[in-house]
Amino acid sequence: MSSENWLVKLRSQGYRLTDARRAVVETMAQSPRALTPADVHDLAKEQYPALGLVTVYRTLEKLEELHLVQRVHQEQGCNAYLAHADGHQHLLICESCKKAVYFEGDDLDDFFSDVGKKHNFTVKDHWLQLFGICEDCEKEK
Amino acid sequence: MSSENWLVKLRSQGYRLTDARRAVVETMAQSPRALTPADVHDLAKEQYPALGLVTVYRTLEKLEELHLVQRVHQEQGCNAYLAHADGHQHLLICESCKKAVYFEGDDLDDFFSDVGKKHNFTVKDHWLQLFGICEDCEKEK
DNA sequence: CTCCATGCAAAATATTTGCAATTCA
DNA sequence: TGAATTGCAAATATTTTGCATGGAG
Repeated sequence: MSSENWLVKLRSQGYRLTDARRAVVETMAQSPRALTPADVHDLAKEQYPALGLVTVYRTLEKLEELHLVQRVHQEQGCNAYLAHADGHQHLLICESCKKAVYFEGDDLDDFFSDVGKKHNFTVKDHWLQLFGICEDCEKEK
Repeated sequence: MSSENWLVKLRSQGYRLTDARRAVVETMAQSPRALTPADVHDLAKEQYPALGLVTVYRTLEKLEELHLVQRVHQEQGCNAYLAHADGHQHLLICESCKKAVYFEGDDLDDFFSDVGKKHNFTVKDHWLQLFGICEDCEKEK
């Protein structure tokens, strides 16, 4: 989804479109990897130098609420955000360059339900992430 | 694994056995759910009132290093620790009472490898967690 | 022209570090 | 006894909140 659509969605929720929000949205929409609030601040300031870190926090909060971005959990920390995929998809993350790719995992739902049954749980949700090395980083070695 | 074994393992790594560590170890070893450092502090102080929060942080760090506990990531936060299972197992967590249960997922490794191949990644590791409601909590409703 | 949004400063949290006193081995 | 460990206090790091100003609609 392009950053234009993100802006339309924000507007349709009654949020105003400001230069600060545009800078954060465009930064997030085009990033191939998950970004921390500080990362976003650094990158988006190139486009809108007056941007404050607090506004980054507040904008990410709204984008998460609208499911335009999602929080990504990693060993190094759990405060990085990535553009959200449509539907329920899972993440494959390169441990070297941090590039993130989504993949479908529909095949897994039955397996997860069975695991639940075995332990007398009703499974409501799941969370899956793969970590590895992408082709580009593999070549560089 | 009993807390006695944890103490033996700590000792075998050259760490000293103190009342503070015993209190933290026993608290972690017997907890059915993941605990934050503050949780551990509160619980372990019943056994050893002089316990400082800093010591809890430092002890959890060592226990994680020895793979006796692992960090658990959840919506509410990523700073809770749980006794580690033997081998590579995955977590099933009750969203109501927070009880955590391990399950085997050996069947999944091939699937994960295939996903990686499809995206030209060499998959090194994965994280999987299921969330649901356990039998006991289901009954209470 | 009316609020919503912003950025700053300050507050609230969470975690780590320096250090003198203590205690395990 | 000597080095590891402890708890306190203080330093960092991260995130949130209060508030006066500015800007979108």
